[in-house]
Amino acid sequence: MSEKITIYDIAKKLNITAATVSRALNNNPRISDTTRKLVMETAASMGYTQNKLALALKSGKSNLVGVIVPYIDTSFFASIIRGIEEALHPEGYNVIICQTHETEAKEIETVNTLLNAQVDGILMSLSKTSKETTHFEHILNKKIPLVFFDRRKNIKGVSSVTIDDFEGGYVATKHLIEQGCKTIAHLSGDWSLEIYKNRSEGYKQALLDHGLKYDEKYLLHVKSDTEAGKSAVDTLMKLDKKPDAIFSSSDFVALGAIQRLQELGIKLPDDFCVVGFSNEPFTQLMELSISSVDQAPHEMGRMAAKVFLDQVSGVGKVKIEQKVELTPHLISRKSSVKPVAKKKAK
Amino acid sequence: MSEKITIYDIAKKLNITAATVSRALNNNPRISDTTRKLVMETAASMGYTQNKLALALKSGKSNLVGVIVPYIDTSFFASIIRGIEEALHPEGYNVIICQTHETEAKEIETVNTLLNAQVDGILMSLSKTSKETTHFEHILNKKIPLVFFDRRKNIKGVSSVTIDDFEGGYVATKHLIEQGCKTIAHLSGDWSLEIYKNRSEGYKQALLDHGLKYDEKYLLHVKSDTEAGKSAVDTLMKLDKKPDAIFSSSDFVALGAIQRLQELGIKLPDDFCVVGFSNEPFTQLMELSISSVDQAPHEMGRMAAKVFLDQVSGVGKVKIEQKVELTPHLISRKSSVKPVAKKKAK
DNA sequence: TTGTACGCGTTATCAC
DNA sequence: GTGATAACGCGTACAA
Repeated sequence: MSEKITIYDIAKKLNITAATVSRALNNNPRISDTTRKLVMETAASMGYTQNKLALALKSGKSNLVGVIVPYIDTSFFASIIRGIEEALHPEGYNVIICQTHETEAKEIETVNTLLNAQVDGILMSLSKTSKETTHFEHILNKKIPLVFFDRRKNIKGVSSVTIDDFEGGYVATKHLIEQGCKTIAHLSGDWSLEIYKNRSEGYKQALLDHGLKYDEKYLLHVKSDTEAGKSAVDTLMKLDKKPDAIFSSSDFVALGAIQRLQELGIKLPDDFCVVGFSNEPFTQLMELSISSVDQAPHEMGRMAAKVFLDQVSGVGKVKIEQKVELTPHLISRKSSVKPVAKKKAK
Repeated sequence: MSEKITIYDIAKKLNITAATVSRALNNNPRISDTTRKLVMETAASMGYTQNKLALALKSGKSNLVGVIVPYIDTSFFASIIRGIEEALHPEGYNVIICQTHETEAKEIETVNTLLNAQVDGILMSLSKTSKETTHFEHILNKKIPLVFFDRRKNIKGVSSVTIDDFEGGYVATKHLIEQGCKTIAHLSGDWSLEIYKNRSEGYKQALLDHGLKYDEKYLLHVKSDTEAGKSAVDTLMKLDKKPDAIFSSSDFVALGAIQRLQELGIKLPDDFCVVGFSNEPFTQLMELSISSVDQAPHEMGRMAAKVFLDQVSGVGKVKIEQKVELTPHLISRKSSVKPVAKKKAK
């Protein structure tokens, strides 16, 4: 076995021309069955594999799609990428993975790298600090499809797949109200990210729709880890009127909050309810399983891929700007379902 | 802004030849500073980006590396991929992700796809059902580096990065013995995967080294989910002499076991100890945090990347067969550390 | 049905 | 210091 077999090698062996080999391999109708068969067989026996690079260079289509995420090893983004890969692989696309580490500098660098690699499309989720837009215009100038998922920026001509974060915040809060909670605190993230802001607005609207007051004292902006959840509880418990529930925009924060609440001897869900966001794998594994809003990341990934495929296969190459918004679903678990309310719900 | 700018476009604009532009862009010494500067500037202003595909075709080096895993969205593999990406990105490589869904058919198909894509190397973890080896030979015939991580097959000339699973099983079991456990059961997986077999052998050796009996009654082969852990406990508790500890080769199984044990009213860690394997994110988040053997997946990914880089940059292109074995570390947590033993340890 | 010639975007090897 | 040209591997319009 040799190293690199090209159609020329197999042409030479058969005393025919490379063009004929190419035709045989591509099931071109204008070729005799005997030749086709002969070519196929010798190609197989010589271990020929098509060089997609050459094909890509010629056709201008690399069948490569770039996916950019902050980190690949968070369950949310990993699931999205899985969805993307599974939707794109059957269509003959390969997926290139890039991480921004939540920095704009890496985001820009990465976009350029992918552009160099001649990807046929870029699917990405914004990094937290992203402010610039020139690198996006760069993409659009090259006429290659750009699809945002989860964290988006409103750019004309750019499609996006997100969940309805407002709705997510709304149903989570509504659920807590239905459990009989009267003073619902909210732990949010940095509002420079639309997703957090939208969840907060859903929270606010749910309160108002159900005759509860919206008081900014009960809204805290925190980091997305368990420690932040713990200190948030400490802060909240110093208020004159203590809350009896928390809607957190992060499961990790929710977990930290629950741990501190339990340390303080507060009984969940009887005296206090907590709902998180993202449906992280651990939420259902806990002894006191944590209610959470599921974002269907796998579905989001598949949808982002589909939006991309629609763009490239679009009739007349009409660039349709699709804004897909998936509906989040509340998963009720022990941390927020009171025994009483359980009966009431039936 | 136009669509695709090539060096010809910028050559035409400057009334020079493409070769000169290429030289200017690549800091070739045989060019005047004025020309270089002029080219650089107009290239930037025209929004030129190098077409890596053309470069790849010419040089035979795509700067693409294929990574094959069963699933991308398990924390273990996601962390490995993160490690790989982080080590390879600075070296100018892009990472293509593929999933086998634990099937050999997809594994073979995927290998061929990557070969078509002209990747410069393949880093992979075997799928559970993998028996064939012809697709690996296919890779080797093309002289492209192949590196196994975690799940390997012993093939001449192929490097691998694994953890010392024997050691992992050994330290976990030894730890349980040191906690005073006398009858240690072991929940393993399918031994057709080396990793499980090796962990079991470490378990056995630790028992023998410390004067305990190895009895196959206490060794169960189970699937890797919580349900399997629960029913395993049911099985073990029917034995004449009930065990007082479990070493599980999976954290999920360990969790299920713990849940069933608690349902049975057994006190952990006082009356029963459990140690899992993999250090899944949830193990440290549980109320009764679970002891586990950490596999350092991030490090494993970086190492796999490094082994690959060593191969391609190897002097004289000597294909060195590296077998790297990382040392696993036991993370002791509540599920296995008895108050008494704690003092004793000091 | 098959062969010829060309181009995709680059870089390298010659000449000049 | 710069220009012309070949080559990487492939598909295809055109000619035969």
